[in-house]
Amino acid sequence: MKSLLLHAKEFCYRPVKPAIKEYRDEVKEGEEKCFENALVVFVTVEDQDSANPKGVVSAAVDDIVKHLERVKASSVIIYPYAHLSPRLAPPHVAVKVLRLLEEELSSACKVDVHRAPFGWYKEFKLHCYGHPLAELSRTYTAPPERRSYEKKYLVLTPDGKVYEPEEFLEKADPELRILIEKEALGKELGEAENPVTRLAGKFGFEWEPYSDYGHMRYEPHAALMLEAVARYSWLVAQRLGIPVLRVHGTNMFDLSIKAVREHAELFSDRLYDIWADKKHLILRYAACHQQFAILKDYILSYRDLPLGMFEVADSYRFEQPGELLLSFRLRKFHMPDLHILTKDVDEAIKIVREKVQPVIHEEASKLGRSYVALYNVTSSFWEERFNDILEFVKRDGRPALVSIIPPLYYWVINVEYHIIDAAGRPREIATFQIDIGNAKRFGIKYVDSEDKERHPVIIHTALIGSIERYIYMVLDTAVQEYQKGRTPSIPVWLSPIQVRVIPVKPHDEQLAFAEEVLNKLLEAGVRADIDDRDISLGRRIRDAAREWIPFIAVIGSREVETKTINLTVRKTNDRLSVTIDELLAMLRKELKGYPLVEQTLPVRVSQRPTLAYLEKSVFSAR
RNA sequence: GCCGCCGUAGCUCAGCGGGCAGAGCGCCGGCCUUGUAAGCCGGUGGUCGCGGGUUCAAAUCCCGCCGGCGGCUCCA
Repeated sequence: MKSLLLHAKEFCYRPVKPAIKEYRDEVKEGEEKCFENALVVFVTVEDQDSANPKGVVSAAVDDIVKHLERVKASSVIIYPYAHLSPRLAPPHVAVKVLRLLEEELSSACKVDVHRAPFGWYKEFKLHCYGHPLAELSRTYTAPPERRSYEKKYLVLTPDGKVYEPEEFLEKADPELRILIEKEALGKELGEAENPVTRLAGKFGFEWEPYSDYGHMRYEPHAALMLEAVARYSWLVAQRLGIPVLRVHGTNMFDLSIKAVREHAELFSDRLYDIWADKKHLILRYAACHQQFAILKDYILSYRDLPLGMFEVADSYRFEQPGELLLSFRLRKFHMPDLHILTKDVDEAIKIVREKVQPVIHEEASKLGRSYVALYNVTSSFWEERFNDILEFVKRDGRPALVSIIPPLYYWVINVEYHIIDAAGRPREIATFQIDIGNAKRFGIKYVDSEDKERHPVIIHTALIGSIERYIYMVLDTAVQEYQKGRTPSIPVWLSPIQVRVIPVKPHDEQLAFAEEVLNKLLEAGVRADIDDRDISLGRRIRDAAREWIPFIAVIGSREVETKTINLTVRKTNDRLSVTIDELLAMLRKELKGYPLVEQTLPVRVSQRPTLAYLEKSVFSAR
């Protein structure tokens, strides 16, 4: 809120004609009002004030009252004045704030408080005193309002028993114990290095220092992984066995749209917003806005449900700088967001149980991981749907932590699936929610079998988590392999380079055969490259190993002779002699069900510059 | 955002009870012509995060800022 405080010997104004239709104060047109020895407060309500109107008004009242005592004016005039800021609050907020200011100021000071009407063109006459305090300008701000509410934690076991968290602690498996201690008991976890972000750096996941906090850049190895996971997330969505439409949206939405604004208010201070052309735009925090905006235009029958909509959405959340974590908590990230429209809560529960939950768990187990669940449920859902919640927990196959909260948001249940990472921290990866509010808010409808219009219940889910978090889980898995004394690796389908071909002598006939092998791999869609640099074999082997390449194919005179490949397999540390067809068969087996993604680097290693990120040592302290 | 720790070459780091800015890797040049985790020799490379202060003299001590890491708050 911006204001100009003028101490006037005399002040008169007259409403000339209406300026806006809505939210206008009712006054008699042309009626002049005059005041003597008045403090005239010109006020501009700014957009940011809507986050905490009470706080801003209270700051303003405190200051105005103090100032009144000093200048000893006999009345105060609150005068709406839209010209002190380029970032105006929308009229409905401005009116609300101005009225609140009038009300609070009246009860806080002894003199008369008058408010000039909002929404009118007015003329005014002002005779300002010349003393030092007669003219002041002020900016009033307040931090956004925090919603605080009581959370009640419980543990629910698959056999239907309910425990207090403390009570269950001894019975809990180590992973659940960590989740309970952190989430429910607020235990501090102490200092721990995070080896995962270090490993991420080695693959070219880095902060971009030329951008805002929490924005990453993805160098060639990382860019490949990001793309591969994005493509994979779509394959996973299609595996649900229900119809899913894939869309591509925009990342900015106009806050003056009511549905957008209402949805945004739930998100409060984590909104990432920008101003352009006098429009206040928010950056989407998931694909919700876009998909709902599309779905509201669809004509849907109950026969069309369940229906999914999917996008890998660039998403933005204004996280506090101190809580950012590379490839995990970001201001910009990529969300493979799936929304499933269902007829009602019963159908939503059925779909989650039969389709969503199995896929979420299956995807974690493909990486050798398992989730420990945190169920956030509203109190009424807990009471009315206990058996359905229990059925979910049964399907998770292990006890879950449950948090019961008031119905503040659009969902009735919001399940977070956490891994426990190498540093012993719970990290949310996958999630699903059942949403009963947004269909109505965005005007999404379907016609039921009795020809009645109804709002669908929407399942929100990130089956594999955000792209970056899925990668975090992959890298964390590698770190944990290393901690167990095994050779750390990442899945072949996700390896930026899958096969490195190394001719012992990178000239003569070895190179020709090596290139033949390379081309056969490339034709099969394998990401293969060739280290044709004129340096020692040992050095090239070392470089390939340092890049964590799963298959290293050495080709020397012996191999040229026998038409074979001398293959080193990272994961098992095996050295094998195989034919090209045998190698292709091995790769086909590994890559089945995963996307083939084109490589992000030149095929010849000699044509690549030195990539500094590859030089990073990962497990230095051991 | 709050508290604590840390910012030295492209990377990993040493130097920091003040006195000419260092090593290894990388990179460049030359030699070697290669069989499974660094072939040999030489060279190159710095606004010691930024700004201010103390001092004859600051990478080193002090203050402020910026950035990173860890913890906390937060996580619809």
